[in-house]
Amino acid sequence: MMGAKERREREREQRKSHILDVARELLLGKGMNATSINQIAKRSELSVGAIYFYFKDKEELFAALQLEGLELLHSAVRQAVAKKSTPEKKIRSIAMAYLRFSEDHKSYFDIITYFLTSPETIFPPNLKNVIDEHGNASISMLAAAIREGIDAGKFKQVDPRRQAIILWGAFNGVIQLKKLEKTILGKDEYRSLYAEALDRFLDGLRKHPQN
Amino acid sequence: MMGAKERREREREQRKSHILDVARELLLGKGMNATSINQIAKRSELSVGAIYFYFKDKEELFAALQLEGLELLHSAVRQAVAKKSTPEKKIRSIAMAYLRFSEDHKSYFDIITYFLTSPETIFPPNLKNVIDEHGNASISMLAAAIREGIDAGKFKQVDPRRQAIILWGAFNGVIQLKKLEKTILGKDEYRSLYAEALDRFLDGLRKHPQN
Amino acid sequence: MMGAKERREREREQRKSHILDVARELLLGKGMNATSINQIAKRSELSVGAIYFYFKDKEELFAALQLEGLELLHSAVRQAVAKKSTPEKKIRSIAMAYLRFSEDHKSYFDIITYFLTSPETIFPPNLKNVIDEHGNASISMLAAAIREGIDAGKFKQVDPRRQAIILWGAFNGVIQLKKLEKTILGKDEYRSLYAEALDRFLDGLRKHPQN
Amino acid sequence: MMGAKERREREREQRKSHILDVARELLLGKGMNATSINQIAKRSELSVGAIYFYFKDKEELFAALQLEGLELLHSAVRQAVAKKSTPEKKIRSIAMAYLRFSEDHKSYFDIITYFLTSPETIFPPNLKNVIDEHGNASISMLAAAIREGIDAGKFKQVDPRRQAIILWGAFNGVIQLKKLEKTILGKDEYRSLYAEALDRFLDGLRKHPQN
DNA sequence: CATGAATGAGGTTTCATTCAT
DNA sequence: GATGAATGAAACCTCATTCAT
Repeated sequence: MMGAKERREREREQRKSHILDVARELLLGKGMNATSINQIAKRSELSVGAIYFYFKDKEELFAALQLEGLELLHSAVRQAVAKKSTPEKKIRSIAMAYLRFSEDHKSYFDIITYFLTSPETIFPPNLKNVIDEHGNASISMLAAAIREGIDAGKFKQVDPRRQAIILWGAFNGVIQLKKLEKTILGKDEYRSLYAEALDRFLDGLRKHPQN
Repeated sequence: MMGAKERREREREQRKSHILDVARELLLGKGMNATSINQIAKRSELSVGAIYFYFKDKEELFAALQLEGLELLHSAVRQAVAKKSTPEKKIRSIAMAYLRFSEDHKSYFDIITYFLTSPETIFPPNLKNVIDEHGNASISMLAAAIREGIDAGKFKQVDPRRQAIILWGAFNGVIQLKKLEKTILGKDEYRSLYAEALDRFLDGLRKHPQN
Repeated sequence: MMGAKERREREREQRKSHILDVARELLLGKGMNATSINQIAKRSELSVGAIYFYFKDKEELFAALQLEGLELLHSAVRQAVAKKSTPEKKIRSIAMAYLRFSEDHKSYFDIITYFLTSPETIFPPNLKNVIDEHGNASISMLAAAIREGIDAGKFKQVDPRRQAIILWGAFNGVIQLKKLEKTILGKDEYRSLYAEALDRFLDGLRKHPQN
Repeated sequence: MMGAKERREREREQRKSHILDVARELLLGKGMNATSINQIAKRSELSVGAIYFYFKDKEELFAALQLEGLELLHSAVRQAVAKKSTPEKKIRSIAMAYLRFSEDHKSYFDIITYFLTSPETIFPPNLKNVIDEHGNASISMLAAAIREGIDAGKFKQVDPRRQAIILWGAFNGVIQLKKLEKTILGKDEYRSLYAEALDRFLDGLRKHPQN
C-alpha cells in the first residue's frame, strides 16, 4: 500500500500541533518573550532541533499560533450568526460568541489580543498580511449584520465596516478588564460590563431607541 | 544651614527620574524583556550598581514607570474636566484628553496598556494595589461626570461607575486598533473611529437621542 | 543488453557531480565552516541522507572538490604549454594560464588555496597523498619548462623543480593580494603586480638579462 | 593614595591580554571558525560573559589579535633595517626578519596570513582600515629600501612601492608552502626555497647582475 | 555612594550525523 | 537507494544580579 507517505504527513501534522499546544500554554502563562524554545522543547519532550525542524523560527511558531486562533474564532462567529433572523439578534449573537470564545478558548483569545496589543513583535509583512486577512474575515461578518440593519431602516446611516471595527475594539477593551478582577472589579463583573457595553452600543446604533 | 540634606534628597530624585527617562524610552522601543539593566546603565551613563541602588529590582523600576504614567494621566483628566459645564461636555473632554494623552504621552500610555494586557509581569500585591488606586482616580472623574448627567435627567438610569469603566475599556480597545494602521486601517483612521465610538456611546447613554 | 548497470553508474556520477556543484557554490560563498550539509541538501533538492550516501563525510565531499579543481588546473596548464616553442614562452604561458585559472575558475582556485592555507581541516593521510599528487602534476610541467631553458643555456644552473615550486608559491602569494583591492591596492592592480612579479623572476632566472 | 584606578586599569589590560593569549593559541590550532568563545572562556578560566565584557564581539577579539601581530611585525622589520648600510642588505635583512618572524612568532604570522587569505571574515570597514594601515607600515619600510637602491643606481627603474608589495606577496606565498612539508617538500626545505626566491628576485631587480 | 568586573543560567539557532521507514 | 525526522552538542550572545573595592 502507498499509505506510508500519508501516514508520515499525518504524523507530521500531529507533532506540529503538539508543539503548538505546548507553545500556546507557555505563551499564555508567561508571555512571548519569556517563552523560550528550550522550554517548549523540554515540555514537548522533543529536542530543540526538532522544534526547529517544524518551525523555521520562533516567530513562525508564534505566528502559527495566532493563525490557529483566528481560524477558530472565525468559525465560532460563523456559527453564531447562522441561524439568527434579525440584524440585532445577529449582532448580539456574535458578541456573545466572542465573549464565549474569550472564555472557552481563553488561550487563543489571549494570543490574539497579545499580538494585537504588544508593541514588541511585529511580524514581517507577508506574515502580517495573512494574519490580518484572517482577522478580517470575522469582522466582515459583523459588518454584514450591521449593514443589514441599516438597509432594513433599523440602524442609523453609519459605515458598517467602521462600526464593526469599533465594536470589535470596544469588546476587546472590555474583555481585557478581566485582568482587573480582584482589584477594582468583582469576580466576573466584566461579563456584565460586557453585556452592558453591548446594550449601550446597540442603543446608540438604533434609529428610534425605545428608552 | 541644613540645606545639604535637602540637596542630597533632590539630587537623588533627579537621578532616579533620569534613570526612569532612559528606561521608559527603552521599554517602549523594545518591550520590557528586551530592555536590560545593562542597557539602561549604559544609556544613562551610570554604573549598573547605581541603578540597583535606586531600584531594588528590574520589577520595581518598571512599576515606578507605570505609576508615573498613571499620575500624569490623572492630572490630564483633571484638567480636562475642570472648566467644562455640562456632563456631556465633560465626558467628551475627558475622552479627548485620553486620546491626546495616548498620543502626546504615547510612552506612558503604552506602558499602562502594556502592563494592563500583558500576561507577563504580574506585580506583587502591594505594588498592584498602589497601581490600581492610581488608575481608579481617573475613572472616578469620569464616573462623576456620568452621575451628573443622570442626576440632571439627561442620561439613563445606569450605574455611573460601571459605565465609566466600560467607557474606559472601550476607549482602550479602540486606541489599540492603531496597531492595525497600514493593514486593515488607513493612517490615523483610528482617531475618527475613536470619535465615532464616543458618539455612539453617548447616543446610547442619552435619554432622548436626537437621531 | 546489460546497459542497465552502466546507466546506473552514469546516473550515480551525475548526482555526485550535481552535489559537488552545489557544494562548491556554497563553499565559495560562505566558507567551508558555514556551509552545511543541510544546506547542500536543500539546494540540490536531495535529502540529507542522499548526500551521505554519495559522500561518507563532509570532509570527503570537500576533498572531492579540491581534486576536481586540481585536475582542471592541470589540464589548463597542459594546454598552456602545448603549442609554445621557447622555454620562456612556456613559462609565461603557464603563468598567465594560472592567473586566468584563478579568475575564470575562481571557485576552484579559492578552494585550492583555501585548503593550502587554512590551518583547519587537515585531510587524513591517504586523501592528502592523492591531493598532493594532483598538485604535483602541474608543478612538474613548470619544472620541465625551466629545465629546458637551463639545458638550452638560457637560464642559470638552478634546480628546476625547486624553482618551479618557488614560482608557484610566489604566484599564489601575489594572487592572494587581490583581497587587498580597495584598501591598499587599486582595482585589478594585482594583475599588473602579477605580471611584474613574473618579469622580475624571469629576469632573475636568465643568464644574460638584457636590462 | 589614588592609584586604585590605575591598578584597575592595569589589571584590565592584563586580563585582556590573557584572553588574547588563549584565543591566539586556539585560533592557530584550529582556525577561526573552529575556535569558539566557549572554548576561550574555558581555557582562560573565565565565564563566557567575562569574555564579552572585554570584547564586544568574536570579531573584535580576533581583530585585536591581528593588530597585535602587525605591530609586532612592524617593530621586527624596523629593527632589521636599522643598522644596515646598503639597500640590498636592508632588503635581505627585512626578508630574513620576516622569515624569522614567521617562525618565532608563528602564531602571529599565521593569524596575519589567515585573515589575508581566508575568503570568509571580512572585517567591517573601520576595523579593516586600521588593520591595513598597520600592514602598510611594514611594506613602506621595504619600499624605502628599494627606492634607495634605485636612487643609488643599483636597481632598475621600477616603482618601489609596487615592488615591495610584490616581494611581500611572494614571500607569503613561499612561506605558506611550509604546509607541504612531508608531502612534496622535505623538512625545512621551504627555508632554502625562501632564500632562493629572495636571490632570484634580487637578481631580477639589479641593473647589472653578476651572473 | 558608586563602580564595574564577574558569574551562571539561559536565550536562539545551526549542524553533522544517524536510522527507521 | 532514498527519505526526512530526530538528536545532542555546540555555537554566539545577553542578562539580572552580586560584591569587592
